Amino acid sequence: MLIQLNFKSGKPVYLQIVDQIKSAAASGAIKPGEPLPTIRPLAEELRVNRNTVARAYSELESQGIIESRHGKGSVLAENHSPLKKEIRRKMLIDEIDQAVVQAHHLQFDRAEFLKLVDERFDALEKKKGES
Amino acid sequence: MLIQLNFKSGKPVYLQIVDQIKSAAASGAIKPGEPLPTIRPLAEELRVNRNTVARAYSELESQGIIESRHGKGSVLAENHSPLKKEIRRKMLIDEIDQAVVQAHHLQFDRAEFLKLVDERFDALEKKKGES
Amino acid sequence: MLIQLNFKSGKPVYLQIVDQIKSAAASGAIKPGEPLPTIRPLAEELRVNRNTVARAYSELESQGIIESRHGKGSVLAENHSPLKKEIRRKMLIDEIDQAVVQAHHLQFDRAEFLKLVDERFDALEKKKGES
Amino acid sequence: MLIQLNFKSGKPVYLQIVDQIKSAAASGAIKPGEPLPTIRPLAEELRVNRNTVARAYSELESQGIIESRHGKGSVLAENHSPLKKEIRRKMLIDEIDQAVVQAHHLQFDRAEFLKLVDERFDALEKKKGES
DNA sequence: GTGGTCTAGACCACC
DNA sequence: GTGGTCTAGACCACG
Repeated sequence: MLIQLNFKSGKPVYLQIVDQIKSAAASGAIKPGEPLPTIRPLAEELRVNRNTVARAYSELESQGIIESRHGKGSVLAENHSPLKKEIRRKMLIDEIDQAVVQAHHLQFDRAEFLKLVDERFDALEKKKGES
Repeated sequence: MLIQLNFKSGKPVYLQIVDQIKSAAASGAIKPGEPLPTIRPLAEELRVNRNTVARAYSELESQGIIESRHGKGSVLAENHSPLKKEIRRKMLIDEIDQAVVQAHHLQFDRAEFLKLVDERFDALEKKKGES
Repeated sequence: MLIQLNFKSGKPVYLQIVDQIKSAAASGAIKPGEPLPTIRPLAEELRVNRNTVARAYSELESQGIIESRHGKGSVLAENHSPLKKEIRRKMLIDEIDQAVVQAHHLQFDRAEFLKLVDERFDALEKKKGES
Repeated sequence: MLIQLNFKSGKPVYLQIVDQIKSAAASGAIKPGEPLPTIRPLAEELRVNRNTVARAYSELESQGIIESRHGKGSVLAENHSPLKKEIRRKMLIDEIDQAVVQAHHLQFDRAEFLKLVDERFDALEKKKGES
């Protein structure tokens, strides 16, 4: 469960956690019944307060995405079914559009952009390999 | 000066305004001395409180990016020069990283991602051609 | 709107506020549409953090007892009707029973208890006269 | 040793246990050297986790009110003497104040309050007579 | 000025 | 060890 926070973005940290776990659940990357990281260690890893993660989990539970069991950690809800690829594609396009528009504003062309994307995929895979 | 707000993102509205004006200035899309929209009409167009726009402008002024001239609106600072490419590159990478992580969670691989990026560049260029 | 907090009781402060406002509303001591103290001054008067009062008000709003209007303070809900005396009597008896049982444990007899009650009514009335 | 918990009050459970045992000790209802209920049965009777009772006993021990004897349960501290009336009076006043304030909010006057107190003493004495 | 939100630290109840 | 709650400080959006 790789979670990447951007503290400069201004987007609330707990929402970044919520959105990333929702995405992972939507794609089937996490299976129903599968345990999520417990609150304290995840908070430590992300360098945020325990309550910030707790709030994210509480939000996910109230949306019916995870189930928290006192003293036993949290798991993906048993009745959770992944979203269709078409829907996930739209979720991803929203994110890509933001980056493409930003590239336009900052005057980077398509070729430069694609090169940067390659770089960042390399960086992400390196990071996964380390953990 | 097109500014697009996303009220669902959780990112503070005034910061969205600040960041978009900064990007436009960084790329040279706005020239030094060129006037920015005045607060009241911009607030109306964006459907936010005037104080929220005022706060964004105040932030931009304190960063030395714009200059407010008593009763005459604000202009891009005369001494403003577009940012070096290296800095703009870092700004863009932040945006790309978010999309790449999202792709990871949604289980889209690099090839699919690059294909989507191409599609969105096509869509953006088509849109520009129309306008 | 006299609110009396007991910081030693262990009962959460925000709940003490909620309960006392609910009681005042239940008895008709506050009328529908009548304004409540605004959050900041009340917090200052009670020597608690603003958020503690805000949480009490938020709880009262979610119970439909008060209505908070952004930038305009909070008022008792228009559709609020006071409770019948019989019900209020039961609410008060709950509180009295706790004190009576405590008196029993601490070996105070009825006469001593009644004398103390008189004293405390005097103290309360003196406090109201001062404010 | 009758202990009555109120799970709705918001007051921490372990504190309710501590306070009630302290009151019973303060009044002389328990004598020095007299055994207290052991943790496990008391936890079962009160329907709370053993740790919660253990925490209450640990708090009482650290206050010097009880003594835990390795494997033999706990007893009221040998050197424990009932509290002076002045101190017990203050403890009782805290409880009375809560009821008096509640009466104020519910708009019961002093005469009505005193009448209710009489009623509740009658009810308590009737209950004691029966048992 | 107003109410609302986000993050954090300390404490509670349970396994 | 686990998740949950209460209080607090700083910040946001609105009038």
